[in-house]
Amino acid sequence: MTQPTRSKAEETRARILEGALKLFREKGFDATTMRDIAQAAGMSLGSTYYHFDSKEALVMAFYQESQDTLQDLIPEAMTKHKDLASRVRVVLQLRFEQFGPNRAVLGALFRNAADPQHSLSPFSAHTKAIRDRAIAHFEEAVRGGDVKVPKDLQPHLPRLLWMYQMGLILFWIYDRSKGQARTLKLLDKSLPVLVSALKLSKLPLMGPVRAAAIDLLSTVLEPEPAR
Amino acid sequence: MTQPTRSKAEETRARILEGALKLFREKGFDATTMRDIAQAAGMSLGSTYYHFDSKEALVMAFYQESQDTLQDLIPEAMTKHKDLASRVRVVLQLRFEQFGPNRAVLGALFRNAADPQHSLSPFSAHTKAIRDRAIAHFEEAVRGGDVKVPKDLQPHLPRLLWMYQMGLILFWIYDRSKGQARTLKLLDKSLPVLVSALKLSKLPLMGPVRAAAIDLLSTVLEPEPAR
DNA sequence: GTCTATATCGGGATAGAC
DNA sequence: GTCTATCCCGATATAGAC
Repeated sequence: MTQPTRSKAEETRARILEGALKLFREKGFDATTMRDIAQAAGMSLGSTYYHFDSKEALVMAFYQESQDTLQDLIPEAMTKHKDLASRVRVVLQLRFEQFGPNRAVLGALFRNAADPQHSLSPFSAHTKAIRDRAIAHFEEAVRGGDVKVPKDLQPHLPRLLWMYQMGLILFWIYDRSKGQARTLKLLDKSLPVLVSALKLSKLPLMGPVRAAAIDLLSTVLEPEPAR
Repeated sequence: MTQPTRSKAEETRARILEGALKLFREKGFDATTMRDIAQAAGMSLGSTYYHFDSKEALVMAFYQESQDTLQDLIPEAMTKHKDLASRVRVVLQLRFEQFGPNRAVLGALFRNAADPQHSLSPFSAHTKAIRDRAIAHFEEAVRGGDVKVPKDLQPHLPRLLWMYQMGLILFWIYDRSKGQARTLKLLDKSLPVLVSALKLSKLPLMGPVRAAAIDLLSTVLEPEPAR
């Protein structure tokens, strides 16, 4: 609307991405070739590469777009929930609804999770912007929640919840049960435990235990050295 | 020695694998081509593929071989340790010593961890035999240890420890700190916590907590449906 | 700036002759 | 078991139409 010159390209870009995701869902990530994608979008291979530098750039675009959509949905959803467990649950639920039909695509994203060099890794420097926004959702969930978080734990909690989400997503990608029912079960059982532990951690006697837990956490969450 | 006919092929196989691992260590997994590997082994590309169906089959062979070696080392190491923490630590330590120089190779193994279709995943049906033997090490560590494990927890504990090991390995693959010092730190901090929790779980009041934990565990460890 | 057509290359994998 | 030749595909590059 604002910039018709850009709009044209963005439309093409969207058409390619849409078709590519459809193919990924139908045939899987590996089995879908860039030539397939070009054909589905009704254009040449070269043009496709003009819009997306690589096959993986398509996955990145999906990841990006997902984050944008979620960004818009979260604030309203948050107004409807007060208690911490529900708030965290909403974030997770929206995420899973969105990723739902695209398990194969997510598989491609996580395929490189173990390789921090790889730009497509959800932990890489390249995906940092997206990751930070995702972590921010949990920050908001905690901030507006009804559970008072101990000061020493506060700075770590959003990242911890994000890691928890990543663990669930990994489990979900694996989960071959019908409709990924096991993941739902895991969520239902683990989230209350997490929140309970959080509430218990405030008890006066829990100081040393919490210190040990935080010590462990900060080893795990310690920022990586700059690349 | 025993079967000269088999020995010849196995020798070639070993030569290819050895050269490949050397190249992986030097150049990384992705940067090493099958043509490089063939050349290093002094043979044609096609012949190399006769011995290894794919590049990833080389990783699988390494994984297999590693497990074989460990199998031989564990029993003796176990005789030297009584307390549970030490016994588990020894298993982990031997594993890391073995994987040590081959971080890049292990990265390739875990790269497909998220894809359950993929035979190379350490969780796949294809790697089950190896996985089961690895789990058995922890079973032995627990059995001969000085901590009495509650009956309801007993069947789950070896798998839990194996998962713990997998988590550590994943962390280690990522770990860019010098000499992977952070992983060592994480091991030092998390293992005592794990063992303490185990000891505490026996206290009479801990019944319900333990039940919840086991409920959660069995969701995670539940065997996948047959493929 | 957007797109097509086409050539080329590197690398994983396979076929078939020997 | 080994080789040569070949295929497929991701990726790059380029020349040119509009």
